[in-house]
Amino acid sequence: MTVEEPASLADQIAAALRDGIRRGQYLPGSRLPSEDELAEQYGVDRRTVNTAVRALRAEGLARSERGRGTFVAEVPVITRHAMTRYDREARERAGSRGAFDGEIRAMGLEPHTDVTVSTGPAAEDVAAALHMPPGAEVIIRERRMYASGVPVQFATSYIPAEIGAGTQIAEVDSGPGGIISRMAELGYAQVRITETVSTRAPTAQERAFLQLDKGQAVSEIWHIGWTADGRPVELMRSAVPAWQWRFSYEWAID
Amino acid sequence: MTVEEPASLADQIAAALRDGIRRGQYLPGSRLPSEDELAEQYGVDRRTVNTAVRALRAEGLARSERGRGTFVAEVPVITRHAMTRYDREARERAGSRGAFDGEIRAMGLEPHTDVTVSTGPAAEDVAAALHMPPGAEVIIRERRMYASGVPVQFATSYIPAEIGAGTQIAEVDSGPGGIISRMAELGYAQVRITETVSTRAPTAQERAFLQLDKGQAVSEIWHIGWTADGRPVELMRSAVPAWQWRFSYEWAID
DNA sequence: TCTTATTTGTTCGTATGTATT
DNA sequence: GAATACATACGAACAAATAAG
Repeated sequence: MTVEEPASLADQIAAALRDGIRRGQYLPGSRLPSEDELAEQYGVDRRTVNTAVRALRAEGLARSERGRGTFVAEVPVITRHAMTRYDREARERAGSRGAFDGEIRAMGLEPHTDVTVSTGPAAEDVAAALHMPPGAEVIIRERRMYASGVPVQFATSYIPAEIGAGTQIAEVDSGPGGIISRMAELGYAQVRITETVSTRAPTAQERAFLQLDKGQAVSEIWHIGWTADGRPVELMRSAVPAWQWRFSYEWAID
Repeated sequence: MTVEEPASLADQIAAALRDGIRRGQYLPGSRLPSEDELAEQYGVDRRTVNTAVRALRAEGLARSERGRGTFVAEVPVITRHAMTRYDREARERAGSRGAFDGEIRAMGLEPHTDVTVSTGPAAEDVAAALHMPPGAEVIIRERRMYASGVPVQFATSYIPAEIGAGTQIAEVDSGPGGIISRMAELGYAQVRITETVSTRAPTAQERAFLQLDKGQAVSEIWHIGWTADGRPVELMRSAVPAWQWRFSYEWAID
């Protein structure tokens, strides 16, 4: 006995557009009819159509460009396999520069990563995660990742400077196996990983890089690597468009 | 040299309100000034304030009730520890009816769960996840979970009827340790878990139960339990308000 | 119970700005 | 420069839910 919700006009139009996308009437990458056209087609004000389109954008189904039109989203959902990322085998596999590259290539897309490295004092939350005093020096590795030119992930890693300073960890190319292998060579082998996934509104920086529409959320991963003696030696904080990613975990019980 | 983004009026007001909430000017559970009052205070149209408030709601920071006003959100972020949920010890711990209860109580809130059990044919995606033919009979356990009266999770578990029919698995009270323990007793011990976390727009049913505002996203968990011989014997599909939950994982490497 | 005031939800008409073609 | 197309804002109005008398 569900009460038939009298959906607003904007909601009805949003549902119709969603349906058109799902049914293939509007193909990925193609342009939707202009808001004026849709307004006339449905017999409503253009503002009402604009509200409907905004809902689609917040869901990651479409993106709008001023002066050009509104387009059906193209980039498919990316699955991140948390556990297999940290096999040494996967990390060092020839031809793949890391787990991200492999995952993107498996989808038939072309991965690309820009890396910048700097050193600076740790913010409060970063210092706390690394069991360091606030303001302690850390190496900061920022990675901007793309799939076939589309920005899909913004990740920042923090490593205590006392561990990585002067090593390849502080260079843009961290070598085969990445910083995890370098840290292991330095006597800071990671044996345990903790990750938390949460969803929030993006920062201005994230919105700009990920080209997020107003109302689109990001998923944030806090990834911490621990040594055998229980010391956190690496924090990776990553933000991705929430609608675009799926996080996969796997483990044994009992 | 970031260009100073000329934020819209609605964005500026949203930012001011966010700041007021963060700074404690507007306390959790308290009412914000009415849209008319805010409109006058900021010298804008009420529709502009309405747009700003809508953004806060989509972020889970506030909720509005027609005729009453807009209130600052109260329920804090709930952390779900995936691995510890499936220790036998945690499952059977006295006084706690399951991992959810423990997590909610740890936050000083009162957990409550409504369970309904039925049997029916498996939908296509459910059947595929359980390696069954579409339409095969499954036991369907729906759980509606609350924290101090607030709905926070909607979970549906599917178990092949050939495994659970006629056992405590098909009853509302599945006994100590829950259905995982019952399945183990029946020779279907789960030894491996896979989970995926994704974010999407809620279904109408989820929106109604979780009291989600328009624009609010849900996080969806697909949880599958596997036996030693590689058979998927349980699918749990769960939806939660995306802003309200944090998912925690932990594992060893190398 | 009925009425009235309050408060949010939605829409239209109108207008202006900005980016693209 | 003109046409197209999306972004935002104000004014006005009515609907719907709530609260107070």
